[in-house]
Amino acid sequence: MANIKPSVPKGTRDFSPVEMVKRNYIFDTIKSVFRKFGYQEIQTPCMENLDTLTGKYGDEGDKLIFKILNSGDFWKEAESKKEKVAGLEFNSKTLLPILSEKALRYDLTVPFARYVVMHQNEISLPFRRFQVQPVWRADRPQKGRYREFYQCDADVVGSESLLNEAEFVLLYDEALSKLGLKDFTIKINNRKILSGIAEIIGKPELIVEMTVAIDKLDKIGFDGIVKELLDRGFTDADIEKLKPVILLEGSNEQKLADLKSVLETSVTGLKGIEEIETIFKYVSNLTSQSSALNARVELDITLARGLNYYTGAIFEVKTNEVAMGSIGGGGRYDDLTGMFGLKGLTGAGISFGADRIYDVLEELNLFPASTEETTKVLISNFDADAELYALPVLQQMRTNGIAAELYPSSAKLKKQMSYADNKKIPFVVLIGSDEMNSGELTLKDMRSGDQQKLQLGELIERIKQG
RNA sequence: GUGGUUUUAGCUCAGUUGGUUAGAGCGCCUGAUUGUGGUUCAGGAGGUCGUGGGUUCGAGCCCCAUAUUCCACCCCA
Repeated sequence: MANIKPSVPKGTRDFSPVEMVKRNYIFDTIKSVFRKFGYQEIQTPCMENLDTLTGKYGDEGDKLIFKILNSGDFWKEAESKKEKVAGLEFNSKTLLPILSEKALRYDLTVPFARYVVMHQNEISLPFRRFQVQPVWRADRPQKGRYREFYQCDADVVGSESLLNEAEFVLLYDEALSKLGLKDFTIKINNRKILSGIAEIIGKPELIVEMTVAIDKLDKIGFDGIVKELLDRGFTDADIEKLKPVILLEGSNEQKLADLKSVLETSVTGLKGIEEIETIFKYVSNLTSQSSALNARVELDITLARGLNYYTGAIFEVKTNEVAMGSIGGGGRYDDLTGMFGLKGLTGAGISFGADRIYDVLEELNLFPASTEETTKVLISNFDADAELYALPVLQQMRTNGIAAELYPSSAKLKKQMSYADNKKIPFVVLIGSDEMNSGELTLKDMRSGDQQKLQLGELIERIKQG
């Protein structure tokens, strides 16, 4: 077999021990907050049937789905199908089902919708679930963008209450604060407001074009948006009507007041405003002087988000401390399960982008120092006799809940010590003939360099103290 | 999918107009120290220069293709 240079696919990464400790710190923190808010964990397969996923993320999204090649001889399959079906012409569309019927999941929300429909008789509504698993997108990698990355989702289905949305704000706030972020913004909008705006300017059919354009305000400015809108079928008169809405400023209350007058003839638009107001009211009643939010909560009507299944509230979270795309997003989707045959079930959810949060914490140096330490104590290995003597000692350590390892060969002490040093192990126990004779073992604190002789019991107590 | 960029030792990077034997720092190994890491000192190992073609007397350097890194656009966590 030829020597193949080892590599991983574009946009994927290995995670080494140090990175895994940090990643688990993020996952554990987010999961603990999910549990605290009453969410239960599930997992779903990494692959779904292709038709479960297609058509849920828009045309752009569909292109980014990783498809899995069918096993077996697909060429033979194709030829036999051509014989059976008269006049079959092969093209990308007719060939696809022969080549692929499974795909890697693109997000956690659609698989969850599928899960809910399949397990509707087992779950009781409202159902609050969280899920922390990788998702895959056939994107071109760049800053904060990977082809394999983890999402941490919390969704609730079967509850219309806007209390859920309000709790998402608190959930984001608590989790990100726990991770050490100081300055972040939870942006909130409502699809109904966007619909109302499209309605007012008389172009309800262009709502998608309108939202993707105004979503770019931060990036390309108002003039850039005007250009995009003109390209996408809007007139100067439309833009004149849109302008005050896009450039809305002031406090959330002011924005809502201004929007109300703009949208006064749109039933849908006013409904959206009312929803936002209800959410804000819930949030203020869920917080108090002593438990104020760290997050800035901001109504941002330019927030659109590409996913076309959102019908109500839309969320997006950004950190203001480093340049990074959104680190979380979510919203309300009224009929996601409808596509799988279960009508009239509403859902709402949010997602944390764990890999981006990792990059942010790394850049801001926010990982706690304790994430570096793994093994607590290394027992040295002088020779065969000492090794035999050390085995029950090792066992005692572990029985006492101390992460311990015995150096597996009687290598030079120098090597054993530098192993401990490299691995940042804070304690080393030395067992030689003196120690075996006296029963007092030598404990070395690697951080100070101090060492003392102790009975095993004392030694364990000492290590437990840290 | 479009445009640009990167790739040289385990890691981070030098390498002049194309010219003998491709360098540094860190890390690794050995010793000073046969029961002691992190500091110091002495020595050592380690490279098909991303890959495949081409131009040339001669290519790490020039040309083409391809992979990869990072970045921007589209879009998105």
